Amino acid sequence: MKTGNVVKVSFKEQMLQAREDAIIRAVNHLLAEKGFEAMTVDEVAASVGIAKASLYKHFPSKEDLACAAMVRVMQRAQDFLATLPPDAEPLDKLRTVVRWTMQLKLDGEMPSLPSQNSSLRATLMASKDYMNGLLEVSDILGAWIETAQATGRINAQIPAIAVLYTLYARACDPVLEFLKMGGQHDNDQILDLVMSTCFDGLNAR
Amino acid sequence: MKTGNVVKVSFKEQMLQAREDAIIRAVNHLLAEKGFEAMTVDEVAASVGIAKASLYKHFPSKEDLACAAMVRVMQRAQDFLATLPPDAEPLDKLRTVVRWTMQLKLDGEMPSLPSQNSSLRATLMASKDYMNGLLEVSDILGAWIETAQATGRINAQIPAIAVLYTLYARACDPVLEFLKMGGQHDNDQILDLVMSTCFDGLNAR
DNA sequence: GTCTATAATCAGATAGAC
DNA sequence: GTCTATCTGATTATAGAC
Repeated sequence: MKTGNVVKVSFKEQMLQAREDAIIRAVNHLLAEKGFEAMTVDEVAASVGIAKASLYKHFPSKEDLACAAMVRVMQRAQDFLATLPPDAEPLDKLRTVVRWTMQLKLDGEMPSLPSQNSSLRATLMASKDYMNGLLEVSDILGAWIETAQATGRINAQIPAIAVLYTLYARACDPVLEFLKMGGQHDNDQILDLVMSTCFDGLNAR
Repeated sequence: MKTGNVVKVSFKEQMLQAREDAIIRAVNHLLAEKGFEAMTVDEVAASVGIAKASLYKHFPSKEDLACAAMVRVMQRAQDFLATLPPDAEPLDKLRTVVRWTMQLKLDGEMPSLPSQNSSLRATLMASKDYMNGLLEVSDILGAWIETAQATGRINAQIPAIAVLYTLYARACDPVLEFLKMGGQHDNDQILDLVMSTCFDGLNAR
């Protein structure tokens, strides 16, 4: 009976986890597509294929839905950082990460949070999981930035925090969608262009 | 009697114009502060100090309110472009314009439109005034960009349209508010930093 | 044109049966 | 946990008096 019970509970929990994963993936896509304010809980429920009331059994509010999606993004970022060879050049790792985030954005997988919204910000700041993820990612990137500046690869005149913000901002750069809408370039060309303007600047060299 | 009539009508129209200007300024600030979705018509009315129903006598919808604010921004941009010395270096003029737009953003005077919202986008695209303003500004900037590329000041490898988008994107760059929130730098330092990352890039030279 | 009052709608959240 | 049905509040928009 013990084993039976354990297996049953584990299976149930697996189902629960799978359902919540499906919810978070749907939220992720909707956030990427329309942003937090324009996304409705009805849409999320319809997209997952369950009733709205069921959603609220998993997540207590719309803010918590968005927060869960952001926590997942942070987890994905940490996973990606862990795949990078530890002995690679910090600048190369930074470039790889930025390109990866922009690829996510182009693929409609990067949730975009209107940076002004207050209720969502409050939920995010209160989320231990989100803040931990953000801080860990920032620590890793920050260390790479400082090394890259010390070795003369990144302009040391720019405060490291400004470099970090500039890299984060690529994840929500409207230039990506503008160029994509233009239809004149494929995704790789767009990535090359924005990578170039980000690291080399607009000026001729 | 004719003169009296003319003066009276003109005065009325002046009052009307002044009222609408006040409305548009309030909308401008609220759009800059919270964005289109989070801004409510009640807030606009309260901010102007008139009843909500009166607002709707001037503008038929919330979208038209936002559109009027955007038209005003475009007009201000055109006015600013006209103040630049015609014989100055195109690159210098571009830099001056970008700095001006970022200054507006730092001052809470740059309305931020969630680029995804559909109902607002439809209204903007249907607005002759807005589209005209946008096209004229883009034409002027585009000509400067091409000249700057031809004279070797701006990287000619980058399509002019990508340069234009990159410059436009500075007007809603979240790096500005992040650095401002950090409190470590004053406005001029922030402008210098973002100008540098925009034109010189992150790489050391 | 401006106001008060109200309609109409939509979206976040909940009740309660199963 | 999932559902249907409903509540509640906020928000866009309008009616109608002055």
